[in-house]
Amino acid sequence: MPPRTTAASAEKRRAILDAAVRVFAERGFNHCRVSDIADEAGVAYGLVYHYFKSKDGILDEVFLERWALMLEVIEEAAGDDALSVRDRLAKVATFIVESYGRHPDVMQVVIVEVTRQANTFGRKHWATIQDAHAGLARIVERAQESGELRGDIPPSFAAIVFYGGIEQVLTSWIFDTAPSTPDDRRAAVSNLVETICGGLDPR
Amino acid sequence: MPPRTTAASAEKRRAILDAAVRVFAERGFNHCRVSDIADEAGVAYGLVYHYFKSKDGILDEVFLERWALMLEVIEEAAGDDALSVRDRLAKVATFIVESYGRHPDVMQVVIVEVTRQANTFGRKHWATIQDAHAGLARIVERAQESGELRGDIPPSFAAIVFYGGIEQVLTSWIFDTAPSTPDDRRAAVSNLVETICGGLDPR
DNA sequence: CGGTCGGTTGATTGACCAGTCAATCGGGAA
DNA sequence: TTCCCGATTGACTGGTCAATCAACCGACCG
Repeated sequence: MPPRTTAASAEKRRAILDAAVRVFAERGFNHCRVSDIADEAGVAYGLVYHYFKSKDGILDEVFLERWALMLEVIEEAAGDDALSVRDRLAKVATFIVESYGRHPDVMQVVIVEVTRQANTFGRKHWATIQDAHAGLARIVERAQESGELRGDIPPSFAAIVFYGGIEQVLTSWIFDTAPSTPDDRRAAVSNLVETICGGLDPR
Repeated sequence: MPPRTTAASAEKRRAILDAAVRVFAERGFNHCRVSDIADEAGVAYGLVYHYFKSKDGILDEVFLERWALMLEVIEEAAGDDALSVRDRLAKVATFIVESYGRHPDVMQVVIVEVTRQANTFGRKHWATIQDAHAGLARIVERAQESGELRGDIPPSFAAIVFYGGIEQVLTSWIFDTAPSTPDDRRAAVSNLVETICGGLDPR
């Protein structure tokens, strides 16, 4: 939430935010200096603090900005009555996986530095993270009510497994330096949905 | 790897290691001081460095000790010819989940401070972490070969989703302060195996 | 042309902490 | 009893960095 600003200063703010994402992705939040961000953005050290409250605040903003988009997609998938459960889940998975394809640095930062940081940022944003689980759980629950899915697995459990599955897949892409290809990403979505819905038992 | 020691000194070493687990679990690896560990163990600061190379080294040892047990269980589950896939997967899941039941601090540290720390310890131990994925993948692969599971989902993918699912369940137990009950744990195992093998589609 | 006020600069401050080290202790061997 | 050596102590060093702040710049207004 910048104070009222000119277009030029808004751009500079954005430049710092983008630079921060690159630096966080490359060095990790804990192992980079604020001066690295300033250097990467090509501005003076102090300017970072003109636009942001603190180093933590920058990461918070990166996370919240991205996570809000995902929550929107989940709501959208849950609300669209024309979709099957598989389509709904595929829509969410596709958004996450394609976010990684288009903005690997942002997604790496969101997952590695926030979502998986149980003691620091993960705890701070736990309620927000849970909003996503809750949204997924609602998708499952409704499908159970309509008979589209079996009713004997708790929806919140299914949601956690589904989300945990995606996160682990992204994590493995992030760790192994080879980037995912578009085909990898499409395959991951359909395999995930097929595993969770269809199960691994023989057809 | 302590140098040759008397029984008494081995005990003291153990006491420091146990104290470290408690401190890491409570404050987080990055937000505790080595002096916290020394205080918790009731020994002088310097003694920690008599028994361990560094603060990092302590965490490494906590992780490796526990992870080795898990790898053993995975090997055991993979090797026991009398077991069905579901039993094999349940055996692994039960071990993990019951480890949490018996040693919540240790498991919290292993997961929160190592396994999920993609930029620091997670990367350092990535190969070891992958050993677990590989073991699970082998279980799936063999079951596919015997026709016990469908063959069109890559085993390594299934393994990652399975492991990611457990980890996310444990994470949610860790974040929400309410401890898991024995019933929660049993239910988690059977729900996980049932979700992954049977799928969420109606029976 | 003087004044104002964001925007911009980077040196400095203050706090934090891992790891070192020289000194001391104490139990068993000679 | 003396000596030796591992065990034990905790003060201290060196380095790191987030955040502050006082000063400077320059565009626009009156």
